[in-house]
Amino acid sequence: MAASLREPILDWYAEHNRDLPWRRPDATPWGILVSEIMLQQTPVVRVLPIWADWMERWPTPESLAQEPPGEAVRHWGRLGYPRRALNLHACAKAITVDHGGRVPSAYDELRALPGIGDYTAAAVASFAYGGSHAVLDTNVRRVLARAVQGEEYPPKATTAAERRLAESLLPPVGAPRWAVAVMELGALVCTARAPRCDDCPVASRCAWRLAGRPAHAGPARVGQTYAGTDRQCRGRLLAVLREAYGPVPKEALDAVWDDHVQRERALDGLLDDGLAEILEDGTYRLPA
DNA sequence: TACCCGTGGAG
DNA sequence: TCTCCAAGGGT
Repeated sequence: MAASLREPILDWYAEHNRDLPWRRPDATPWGILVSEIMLQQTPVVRVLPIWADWMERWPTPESLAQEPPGEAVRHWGRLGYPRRALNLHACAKAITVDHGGRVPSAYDELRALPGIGDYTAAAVASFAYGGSHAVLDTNVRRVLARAVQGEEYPPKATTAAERRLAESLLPPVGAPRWAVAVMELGALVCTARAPRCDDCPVASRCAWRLAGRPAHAGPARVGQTYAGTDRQCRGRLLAVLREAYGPVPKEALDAVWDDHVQRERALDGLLDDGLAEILEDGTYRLPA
């Protein structure tokens, strides 16, 4: 019965899919890999300009691998989670050295690259190479939770049951298109906040809607505060390094965050993560 | 497992 | 204004 979701969702996708550059026929596996890392926890509209800049600047893994990692961080801009820029740089090096400059097509080889987890490995294997994998991102999990399980939201962490369900829904052919279609439905119609069931191709058979769209049971999902956190402090400090072409004195970092203890902790964290370097003269810069 | 890791737009 | 959360991963 869950299989009857396929046709209406595929038909809906054929008509409503967005024309995104990494979905075009001329997109390379490298471009697709870059897009998937950038899209982790990050909206499409914010990725678009950064992805275009990266592809022009570094069209191949080799071209990025030749750069110092700090350049990847600099051109990451304000996308957020800048460790992803370091991960992409490390991916570029590993692909260049260990895979002959070609993005691997096997799930296990992708999964072994830095910053590539279950979702991203499945996405790249599917979208770049036509592989058949359960692609479980937040959109897919939400759509399946609602349409099949009758729940407003999926569990906090991906469960074995969710994986089994997704695998059972894999079509014999065309798994990549099925994956991107469900993701798109979740992104455009079956959204987290205000789902547009009137526009949904499977509204008539959605278990959650048929049950009257019951509110999420169980504990409220923990919200993430941001103002005043170490994360905000790290962001401020790194922005100084990104925007200064060259080493900056400690005073320039001290100026952007008042709390001395927190500032030192955040700076140590950036150094530990390889997002910043301290030179012998006590100045700081992006990693060379 | 639960927590950490950025940023900014929508409601 | 403030809360939520967006194609997750690492530890």
